[in-house]
Amino acid sequence: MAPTTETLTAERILEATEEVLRRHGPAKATVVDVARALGVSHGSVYRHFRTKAALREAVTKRWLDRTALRLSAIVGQDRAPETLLREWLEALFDAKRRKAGDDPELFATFSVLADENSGVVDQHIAELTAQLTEIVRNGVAQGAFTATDPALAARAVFQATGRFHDPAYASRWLRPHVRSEFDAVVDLLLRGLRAADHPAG
Amino acid sequence: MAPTTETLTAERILEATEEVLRRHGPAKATVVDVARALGVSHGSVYRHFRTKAALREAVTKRWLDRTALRLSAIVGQDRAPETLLREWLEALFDAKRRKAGDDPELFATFSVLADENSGVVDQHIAELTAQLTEIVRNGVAQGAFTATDPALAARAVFQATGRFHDPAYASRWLRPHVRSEFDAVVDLLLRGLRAADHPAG
DNA sequence: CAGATGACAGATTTCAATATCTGTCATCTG
DNA sequence: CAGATGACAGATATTGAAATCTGTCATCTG
Repeated sequence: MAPTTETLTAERILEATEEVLRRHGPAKATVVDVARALGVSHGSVYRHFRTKAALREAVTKRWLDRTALRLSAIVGQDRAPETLLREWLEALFDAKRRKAGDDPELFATFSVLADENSGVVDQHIAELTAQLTEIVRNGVAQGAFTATDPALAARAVFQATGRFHDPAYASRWLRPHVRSEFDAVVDLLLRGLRAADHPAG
Repeated sequence: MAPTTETLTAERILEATEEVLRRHGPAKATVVDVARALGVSHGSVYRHFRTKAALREAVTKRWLDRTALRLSAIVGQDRAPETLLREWLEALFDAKRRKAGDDPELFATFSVLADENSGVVDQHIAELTAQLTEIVRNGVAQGAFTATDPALAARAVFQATGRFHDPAYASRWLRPHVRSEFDAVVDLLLRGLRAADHPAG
């Protein structure tokens, strides 16, 4: 499509791949398509990514990292731990839902990887859980939360809210009552995290 | 297969269908197969079930009802509400996991219906949530739980534990740490339900 | 000589012809 | 005449031949 004279870098390949995936979806996007979009032979793409799977993973990683970065901005904010936790979960839900709606094809790629138990997704989840742990830990330090093991509690919160960020549930994110269901779950989890001497909401 | 002289009843058709589904799976089981298994023409099957979908739903309903019935036995037991809730959730997880393992094809049928937003599945979920509500309501009455709206709390508990009973997650039920993840989530939810003046576990 | 190329083998996907299935209904049978 | 049948039309699934794709590598080029 745009046979540039520029050097062929991994970054340029990733951009082109993202575009091809967006247009064709994970099922129909081929390495040949990517090469064509870049005006090179597909052999050149294989010089930068050993397999098609590796390419897919790299694109998804870039995409997921953008979300993780945006969420990390919330973690350090100087606000009540409860507010922080709630807003972080809201931001996560929003981000996933927007991705599913705006980039359905890229989202499908992500879902495929999630099904395949890809390391990229595991790493993404580990990163998100680490951010949650940080919030819980700070909450405990400030006396707002009680948790023997903040990492364990964070993982429990992440799993309990899976319905609102796991791609396996994407088809149910458009139902009318999701929002109130989200609130009910988060309310209950916050009650569970709350310190015994801070019983108010 | 077994051309009986017995009358052709809906019940006999359901039994045969369950067997056919078990053998062939939802993708390959046909109404013709069911009729063949019963030694009748497929037209006769259509006399009892208007469509193939209706037949599938009826089989699944029967299958889900068996689980709901077994769980309902736990609801009325005279034990601590916390124990009851935990055991009910454990029984639900066990039941689903066993179904997924022992009857993969029937379970796949169930998953298909869940994806299709079938009324049968909705009804199943409504039944389970009602049972949960009963447990929460009793817990509140006995002063063990605090909940402004027991039905809302029950729904939140059901959704927060979705990872352990929703078929969309079935592929992750065999991982090594599910059990401890289940415990962590349930612990957190129980803390959230607990009455303020019963802070101990 | 670092990096790009394209021919190639084996795997996978596509596509169109064929077969089977779903759901209806006029007809048959006990 | 209640209930079962099987022929039928349209929809869906299967199949196998042809096209395309993945990944490798000997060769080419700046």
